[in-house]
Amino acid sequence: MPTAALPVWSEIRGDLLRMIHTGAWKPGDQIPNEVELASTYGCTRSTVSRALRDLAEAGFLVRRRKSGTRVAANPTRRAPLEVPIIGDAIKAAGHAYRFELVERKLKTAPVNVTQALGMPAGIDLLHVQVVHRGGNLPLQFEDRWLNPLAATGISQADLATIAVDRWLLQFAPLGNATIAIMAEAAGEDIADALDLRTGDPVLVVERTSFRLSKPLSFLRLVHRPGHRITTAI
Amino acid sequence: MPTAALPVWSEIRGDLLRMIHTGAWKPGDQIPNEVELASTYGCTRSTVSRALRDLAEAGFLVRRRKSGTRVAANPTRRAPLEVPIIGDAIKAAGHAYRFELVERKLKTAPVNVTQALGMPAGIDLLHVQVVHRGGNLPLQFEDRWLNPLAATGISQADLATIAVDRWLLQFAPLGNATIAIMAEAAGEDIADALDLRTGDPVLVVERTSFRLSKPLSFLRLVHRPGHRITTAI
DNA sequence: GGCGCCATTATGCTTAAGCATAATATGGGC
DNA sequence: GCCCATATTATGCTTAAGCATAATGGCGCC
Repeated sequence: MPTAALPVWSEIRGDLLRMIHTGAWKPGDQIPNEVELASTYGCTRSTVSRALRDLAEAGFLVRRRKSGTRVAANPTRRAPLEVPIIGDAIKAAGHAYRFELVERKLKTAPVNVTQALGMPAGIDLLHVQVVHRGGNLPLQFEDRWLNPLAATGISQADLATIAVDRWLLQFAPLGNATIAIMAEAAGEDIADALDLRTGDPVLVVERTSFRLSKPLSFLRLVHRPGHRITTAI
Repeated sequence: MPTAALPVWSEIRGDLLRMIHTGAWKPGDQIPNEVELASTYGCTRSTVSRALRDLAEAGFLVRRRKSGTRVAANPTRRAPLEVPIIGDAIKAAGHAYRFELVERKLKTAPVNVTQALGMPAGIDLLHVQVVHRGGNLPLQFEDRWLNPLAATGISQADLATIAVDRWLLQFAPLGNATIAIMAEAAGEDIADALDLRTGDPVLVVERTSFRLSKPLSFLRLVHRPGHRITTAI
């Protein structure tokens, strides 16, 4: 059986990618322009363009008007880093999911939080802490500061019933966000919440998110040792 | 001054995205089809289609032939995770870059490595260890197992002069790879190499890469405490 | 020689039109 | 009522053609 008939642009993309991988075209090299490629592949410029655009978006090519298309000098590959709903992820891994609301209180936010969100120091934000469990083992500690003005309706939400992240997804789909991943030693509070020893290495994901250009939430997700964030490129 | 004139498809994309962010269109909702949207925006179907395709690729929309386009039920956002050349990253951060080749030797690879690469146990691979320094501080410990058959020419390369990652980029641009990020406690060897205390939390990135469908390299990058991997969505 | 303007060039965007394909809806036969 | 063939429908792909725009390179003016 022949392989399934892929669209032409996709075939071309594969072909061009092969030129890069085999080293026929090296990083920095200029490649033929759209018109030439169109004639070699016997299709229109649009179709070639689609393939080139795709490869450029994937980081393999760099395109500039007038000067043409070249193989990326330092192909900074971009791996898709998923931002899942924690409950779904735990269930997908085959564990029973349960979460405990530890805190839910309007409090003066610490400076690092207001700074990250670009808000005035000393402002009151909704502080939410949740422990997410998979099969009774505490897997993730969620520590979140929410701007009630951007997440309208959060005051009425019953966060002991619906997980905050799911609520946010439903009622305030997130816009922009910056993400940082780091390793830290568990402090006493984290060790307590995740049932660890102080000093154990934990993987921390910090996310500062905005919605409709307004600061929405500052979030720290602390994962128990052994947790891996995985992706593929 | 009016805002810079964006292309029509991009304006439409922004407009549709606003519908999602403001909650006018909720997760799961069906949105108007291409022809309707084209008539409301006063442009052709192709242009609308471009905007919709973009939003679908970004994970906001789900499109299916015949049944139409709907807002993604669980918008698993994808953040671009960059895979930089370490030397460039250190220089970009404003530090003097220096690296030391610690080991470079053909050795029997451990089981976890051969397994990850899908190679027979007990095979010999090129083991390379490098310490990357920024302003004299050891920032990253690189521990790599290379398949000489996929990285032809590596035996001749002077890895004390050119960093392995840069060499690979030049002579064997990487194809597919899987990536895992985790937190670990520094063992004695790591503590030694990075000038830390045993047990200090380190951020580890593991990358298994293939080239032209052949196993290429298994890599562990160990970062000193305080290192953050950042991205934005 | 140096500077600024203009022509050139490759990519980028848009329209128009048609065929292809996947998936659903429908209707006829049993 | 159920099942299968067929019609319908929305997305997906491709062509063809033209204008728009960003950069570059060269020409001419000073």
